Amino acid sequence: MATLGYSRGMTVRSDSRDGRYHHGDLRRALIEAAVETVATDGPAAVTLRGLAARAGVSHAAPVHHFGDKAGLFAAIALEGFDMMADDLTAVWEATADFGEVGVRYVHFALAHPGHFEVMFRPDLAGPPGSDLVAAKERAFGMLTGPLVASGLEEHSESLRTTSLASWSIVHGLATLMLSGNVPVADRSTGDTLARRVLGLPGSGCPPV
Amino acid sequence: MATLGYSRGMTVRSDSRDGRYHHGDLRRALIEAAVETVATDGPAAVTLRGLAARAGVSHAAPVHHFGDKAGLFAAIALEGFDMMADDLTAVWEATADFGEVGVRYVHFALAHPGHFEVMFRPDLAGPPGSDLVAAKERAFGMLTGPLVASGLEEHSESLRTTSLASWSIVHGLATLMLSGNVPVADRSTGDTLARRVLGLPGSGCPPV
DNA sequence: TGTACATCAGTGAACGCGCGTTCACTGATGTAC
DNA sequence: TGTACATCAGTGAACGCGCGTTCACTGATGTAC
Repeated sequence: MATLGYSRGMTVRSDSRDGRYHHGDLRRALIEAAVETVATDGPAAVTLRGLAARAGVSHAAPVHHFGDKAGLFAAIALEGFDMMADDLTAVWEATADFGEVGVRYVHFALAHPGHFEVMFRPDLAGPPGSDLVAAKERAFGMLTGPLVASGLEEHSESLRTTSLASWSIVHGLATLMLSGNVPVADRSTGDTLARRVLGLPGSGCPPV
Repeated sequence: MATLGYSRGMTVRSDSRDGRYHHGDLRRALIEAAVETVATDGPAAVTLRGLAARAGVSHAAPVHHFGDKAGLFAAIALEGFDMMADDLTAVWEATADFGEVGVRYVHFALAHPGHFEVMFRPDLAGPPGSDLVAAKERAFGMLTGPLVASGLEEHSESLRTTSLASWSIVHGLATLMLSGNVPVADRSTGDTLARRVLGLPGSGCPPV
């Protein structure tokens, strides 16, 4: 369901605009600049003027694409949840292993730190639109659906609890890594650590 | 070890200054205003001028106590880690139950959301001082020490993994609650949910 | 194939605002004698 | 008990800065005929 076409390869040309009046894909360039800024310096460091400068465009140009700053963050959150939903779904369909879905959750956070931060800072964007709500449900559904498939009764207390526990542990681990509280050298280190923390494979206890 | 005397009751007088030249306890008033602002509107909403106005004091006064904005956040982080260390230690000493330490971690986050956010946003304060490092170690030690006491070998791989898993699940749960992604009506609801998620009492699996 | 025109994307000057920080200052407090 | 003086806490005016947003505009693109 990659209807958004958010892949990075989509950017048509480089940052240098060669004096051309039209940018080519300014919207994409602005989102990517914003996501990088969030990842390195946090959301507070994002300014429309700064992004415009990075894209080599006048400082009023971003308004044309996002209306305002909140609109930009809303676009990033939507893109992020869509990417995450795609990722988790693909892993589940390929492995049918709930633990691997958790590992991918952590992996996604490390691979897309800018998106991840914006996704879980609803204060940055305005009130969520129906498309964002749908993308969120699709992503979070991957933290419940597999548990139902593995035998937990739908709408049951134990399903809610198990699902929340799973979400907590992967979200907590991702957050602690991203905030620098748990050092992680590279992404494969992150995967390994996640696998270990989730008890994969074969610890005394089933994966969460 | 309440050497800091951070309890709220310490504030000497109300916010109204009655035209007096000296505030009485401006430092405390500023920290409390900041912590409340972080809790309701996030750290980006904290301005020295705003805090000064809330304390009924000229806008240049805060500089006198904290040097700059980063100094204010550093003070809040230190106070937060000290409070948390005290809390977790007290629970462990009273119950000798590691699960209860986890429940208290979540409880602390909900009870002191402003402190909690600043504590885990090292970018807000400057480079950490030795006092902050010590307070952090004291707090995080409570997520490891009890595991050693319960038989896990010190410096072992399984201690590291178990400790990180415990930290992840409570930190993740706290974060999801604070960000509004997991709704929690009041604090006792939070405690109950934490207890359930941690498998207390008696689930099939031991508390993480 | 050419022309007219509507639409779209980006420009650049201007605005008002709130911010952190500085500075010389003054009022209040406490201590030494 | 009183006086001199050092220290501390807060003042208020001023600064320069970067920000989001607005506005009338212009260049580029694409479509209808």
